Amino acid sequence: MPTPLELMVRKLRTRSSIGEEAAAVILGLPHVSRIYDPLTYLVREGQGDLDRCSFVVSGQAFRQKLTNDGAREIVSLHIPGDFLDLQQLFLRHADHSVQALTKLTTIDIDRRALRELAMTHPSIGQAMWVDALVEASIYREWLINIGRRDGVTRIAHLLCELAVRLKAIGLGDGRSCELVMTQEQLGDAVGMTSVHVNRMLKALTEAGVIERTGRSVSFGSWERISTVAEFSPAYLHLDLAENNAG
Amino acid sequence: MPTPLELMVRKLRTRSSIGEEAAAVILGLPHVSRIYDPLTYLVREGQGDLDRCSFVVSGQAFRQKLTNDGAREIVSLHIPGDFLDLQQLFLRHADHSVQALTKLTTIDIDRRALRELAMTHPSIGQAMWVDALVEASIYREWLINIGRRDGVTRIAHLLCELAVRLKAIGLGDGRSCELVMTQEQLGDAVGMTSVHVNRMLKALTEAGVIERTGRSVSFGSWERISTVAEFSPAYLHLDLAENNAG
DNA sequence: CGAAAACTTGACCCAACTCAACGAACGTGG
DNA sequence: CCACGTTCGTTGAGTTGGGTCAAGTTTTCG
Repeated sequence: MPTPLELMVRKLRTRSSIGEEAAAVILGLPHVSRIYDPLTYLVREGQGDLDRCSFVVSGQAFRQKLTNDGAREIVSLHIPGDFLDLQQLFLRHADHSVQALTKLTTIDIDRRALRELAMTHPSIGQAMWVDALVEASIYREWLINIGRRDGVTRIAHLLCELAVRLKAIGLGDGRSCELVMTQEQLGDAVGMTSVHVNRMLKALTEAGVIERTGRSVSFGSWERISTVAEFSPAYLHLDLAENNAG
Repeated sequence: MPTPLELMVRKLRTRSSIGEEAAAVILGLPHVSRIYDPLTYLVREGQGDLDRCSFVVSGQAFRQKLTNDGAREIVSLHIPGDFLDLQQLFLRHADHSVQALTKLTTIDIDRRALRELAMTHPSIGQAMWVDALVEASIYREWLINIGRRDGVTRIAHLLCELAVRLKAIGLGDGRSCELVMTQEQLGDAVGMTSVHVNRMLKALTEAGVIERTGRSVSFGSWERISTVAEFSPAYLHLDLAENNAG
């Protein structure tokens, strides 16, 4: 059971090189632990002057935006090891809301301290850059997913992404995922109706691609589901050797 | 007519504070000018080891991803003043392609030089952060646009965004935009068919929201189109005072 | 000036949405 | 620990926004 800051070091090291000295500095960061109930807002759209940056220790969270008629789009999901709002380091006003999906534990770090850290320790600054750029890469993948893939593929793709991301931080086996979201939330994440999500899950189940027990989903074969999903993990940039070079 | 590097300074200053000394350093950056024909690839998906970072001087470019069956999603549009591939500064492999939309002029800057610059001049590093974070914000807006808004709104929203972004760098009047894309490309950007794009443009025209002459579109009234589009420019973070604080 | 690309429009179709009903699971208070 | 209300999931029936196909028409450009 790593401490929150050990988790942070471990997470950054999945994509960047962090030396012993830099790691020690991170482990000494002042921080405040927080616990949120499900559906609590961490940040509200339009809110300004946030002086902290949160890092997910356990549980999940999501970002969302609303249309004028109240339809919701969940634009990203966050799992342990994710920074929430690196954005708040440099932009004053939130252009979206951040909400806890489950019971959520975070640590909050002062934005100035984090910026200072990024400047005095380039390897940490770079790791934060990598983190932000990977988030952008995920947005791009979600754009093509929602814009160009059909229902079954879309859902399957999200399942694959979740399984891979969870595995990358040591949660789950990469062959299944514990869906922590309702089907309505799932729908809001892929731009569909909850009813249609339900039908697509049924289709995937009947095709033998997944098995379901309650909200937990397991993949019959990774080969199979990743084919159906058109899933290729390159966009997650998980290969350390590939990042942060030169 | 600003030089390319003057344009870069001006662009960074639209969202961040850059002092005189930092500006002078930017103006002294070694760079190589390049000219691309329309539809030339600047970066191909999967490509690695890019050691340069491009900055758009004139013309437009876009990023795209393809599905297995060849459908295309244009995930972002880039106009003069945009950095292409800040990503390449820190990630080794491209997860998408970058292509010239029109005849395109860029300057290329060595990635090490740019990274060095970001480290030695924190205000420049911060401006680059802001730039990358705003790009992410645009991705989020496109996600809700494609995932949750109907055809007319989607198209109108893209028109509004283009007009505002162009105006922000001193191109166009914010009340119209010269569409440089074909309707098929427009469709790929909003997740629709070219046929449907055509019908939506027709609907907007018939409703008196826009007027068209060839590919140039002008807005009857900003009030009107921004309402139809559900467009609010907050996500572009154009207010300097709001960014880069503390 | 002619060929190719882009745009436009109509007819038809289907994936996904809406509406509605019901069953299952879950949380809460008595 | 059970009762019961509420949220979540499931399924059917009918509708529709946007896709497909195809045939012109206009524009662009060599």
